[in-house]
Amino acid sequence: MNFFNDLQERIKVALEAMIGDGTLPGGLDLGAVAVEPPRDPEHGDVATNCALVLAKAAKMKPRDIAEPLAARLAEADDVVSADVAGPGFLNLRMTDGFWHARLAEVLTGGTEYGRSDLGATSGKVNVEYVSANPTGPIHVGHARGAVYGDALASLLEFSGFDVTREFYINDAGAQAEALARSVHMRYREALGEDIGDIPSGLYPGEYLRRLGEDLAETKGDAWKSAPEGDWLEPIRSQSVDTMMAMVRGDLDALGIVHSVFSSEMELVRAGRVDALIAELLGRDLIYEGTLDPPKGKEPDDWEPREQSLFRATQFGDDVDRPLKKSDGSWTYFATDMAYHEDKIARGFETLIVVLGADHGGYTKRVNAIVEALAGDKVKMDVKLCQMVKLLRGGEPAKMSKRAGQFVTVRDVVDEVGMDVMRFIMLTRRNDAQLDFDFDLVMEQSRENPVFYVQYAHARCYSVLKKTQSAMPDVDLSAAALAKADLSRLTHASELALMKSLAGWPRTVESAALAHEPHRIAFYLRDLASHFHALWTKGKEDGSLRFLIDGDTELTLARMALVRGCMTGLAVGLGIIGVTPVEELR
RNA sequence: GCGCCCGUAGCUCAGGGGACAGAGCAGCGGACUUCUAAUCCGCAGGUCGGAGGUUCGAAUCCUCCCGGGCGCGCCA
Repeated sequence: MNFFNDLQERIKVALEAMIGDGTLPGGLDLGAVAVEPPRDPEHGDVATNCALVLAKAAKMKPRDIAEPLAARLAEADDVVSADVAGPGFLNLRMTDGFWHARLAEVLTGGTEYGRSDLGATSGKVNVEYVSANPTGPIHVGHARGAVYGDALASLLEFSGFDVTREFYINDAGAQAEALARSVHMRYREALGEDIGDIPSGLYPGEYLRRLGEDLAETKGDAWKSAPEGDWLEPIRSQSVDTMMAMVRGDLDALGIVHSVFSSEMELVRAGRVDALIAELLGRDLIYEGTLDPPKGKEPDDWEPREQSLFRATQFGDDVDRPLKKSDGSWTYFATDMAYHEDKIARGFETLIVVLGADHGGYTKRVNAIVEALAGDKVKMDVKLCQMVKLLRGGEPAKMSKRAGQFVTVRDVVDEVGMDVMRFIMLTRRNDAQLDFDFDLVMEQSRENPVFYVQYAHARCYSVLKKTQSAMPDVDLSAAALAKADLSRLTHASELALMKSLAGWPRTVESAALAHEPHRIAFYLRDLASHFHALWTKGKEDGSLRFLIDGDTELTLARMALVRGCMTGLAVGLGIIGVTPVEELR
C-alpha cells in the first residue's frame, strides 16, 4: 500500500532491464536507491536519487543513467513525466488517475488503511513503559513516557509487529520498604497515636491514610509496637497491591492498559537473580573488586569497599557495576539484569524501554546487560522522554499545593481530558523538552493541534451528514464511494489532499521503524491543514463546495474525498489513542 | 572531571546524507457572514551555536570548542 515501495520496485525492474540491455554495467548494489517525496513539491510527486547513488559504481555520469531510466519510466500509463533535474535527481509526476486510485484504497482500507506486515519477520517486541515505583499515584511527569510507550506499541502493532506492553513493578527495593514504613505510621496514626510529621525518606502523601485506617480495622493494635520484622513484609506486599491498583486506575484514565506486569520481587523470590549471577560468574563476567569514587562529585560518605562487580565496561559501559548494597540486598541493577534475562528468555527479539530523561545515565548499563546476555541476537532501544514543563498563563504551573505533593495524572486528565493529554504529549519528539500549557490546550484555535485535527474530523462528519439529508437516496458508505467517479476530482487542492492521504502508509512505516510516534501527530496536523484549506476554498468559490446541487456525480466524488480524509484522520488518531470526535461542543 | 541529550526564523519546534532549510505563533496585508464560528491565503523573517574533517553532495556523519539540560557506588 505504500506506493513509494511500489515505485521503488518499478525503478529496480527498469534498472535491471537497463543492465540487461547493456545500458548499465552489471553487479550494481541497488540497496542505497531511495524513492521518496521530493522536499519541494514543485519538483514532482516522487523523487529518486538512484542515478547519483549508482554513478560511481557504474563509472557513469549521473545524467547518463537518469535519462534512459526516465525514458523507460515515462512509458507507464500513470506517469505524466519523468524529468532529470539538479545534479541527477529523477523526478516523477503521476497522473490524476494514480491519485484517484490511492483514494479508492483509502476507502476500501477503512480503519485498516496503512496497516502493514512490516514487522512480521522481526520477532516479538517488548515495550516496557511507565514502570513507576508502586508507592503513589502516577505523577504527571510519568504521563509522557506512558503516552509515548502506548502510542509506540500501537504503532508497531499496526505495522505488523508482535508487541507486548509491559510494566515492571519495582516492589523489591528500598522504596517499597519505605512505603511499608509510611503505611505503618499511618496505621499508628489511625490507632490514635500522634505521629507528628512523616520523616523525610518516607512518603508523606495523604493517600496512604486510608491504608493505615484499613490496617487498624483488620489488625487492631497487633502491630502497633511490634518489631519491624513482624509487619514489614505483609504491609509491603499489601500496600504495593493497593498502590498498583491505583496506578492501573490512573493509567486507565489515560486509556493505557498493559498486558504484562512483571514483579521484581517475584524474580528475586524465584531465585532468578542468584541463578543469573552464578551463570555470569561462570562466564567470568563478575569479579570481586573496588570502585574508584566518581570524579568531580565525590560523595561525603564514600568508603572503598570490595564487592561483586559486573564487567559492564566490556560491553561499552563507563564503569563496572555493583550487584549488592552494603546491607546485602541486591542493587536495582542486579535485579534488572535478571529482569532482562527474563524478557530474553520469554523470546523477545526487540526490547524497547521507555525511561524519563533523569534515568539517562542508566542507558549504557542496560545496553550492557542485554549485550552480555544475548549479544546481537536481541535489539535493545532505550528511549528517553524529556521532562514536561507545566505552564498556566505563561507561568510555570504550581507543581505542588503543598510540599510533598505533586500534580497527578488524574488531576490533569480531569481538567483537560484524555484526548488533549495524549495528543499534546506527542507534539514533540520524545527527546525534546515539552511545554504543556493549560490555557493553550483548552483553546479552540489553530494554535491548539488537538482541536485543529479534531475539528477537521468533525467537519468531515458534518458535511457527510449534511449531504445525506440533502440527498437521502444516495449511498455514502465507504464501499459505495470507492466506486464513485473519482475522475471528477481535478482541482489542485483536491489533489493535494489525496496526495497527503496517499502518504499515510509511508508515514506509518517510517514512524514505526524509527520508534517515533510523534510523526503521526505531525502527519495529522498536516492532513487536517489540507482539508481546512479545501474547505475554505469552497467558501471563496462555490464550485468547489463539497455538496453541489444538481451534480450528484461530482458530489459523490467529493464525498469520497471527504470520507477518505475522515478515515485518514480517524486511523491516525486511533493509533495515538485520541478520539475522532464527530462534533465539537 | 566524565557520560548522555539538546542548540535550526523574534518565540515554540519539524526535518537526522541530497536539490533553493520548513511549519505554527508573534508582526504586516488580505479572503470568508458559512456544507458548524473558532478557518484560509499572501508578505516579511536564517551564517541550521562555532571551527575543522569525510563525501559528488552535510542542518544531517566524525573530531574539537562554546552554551543549556540530565546523570555520575550502597535511589529507581
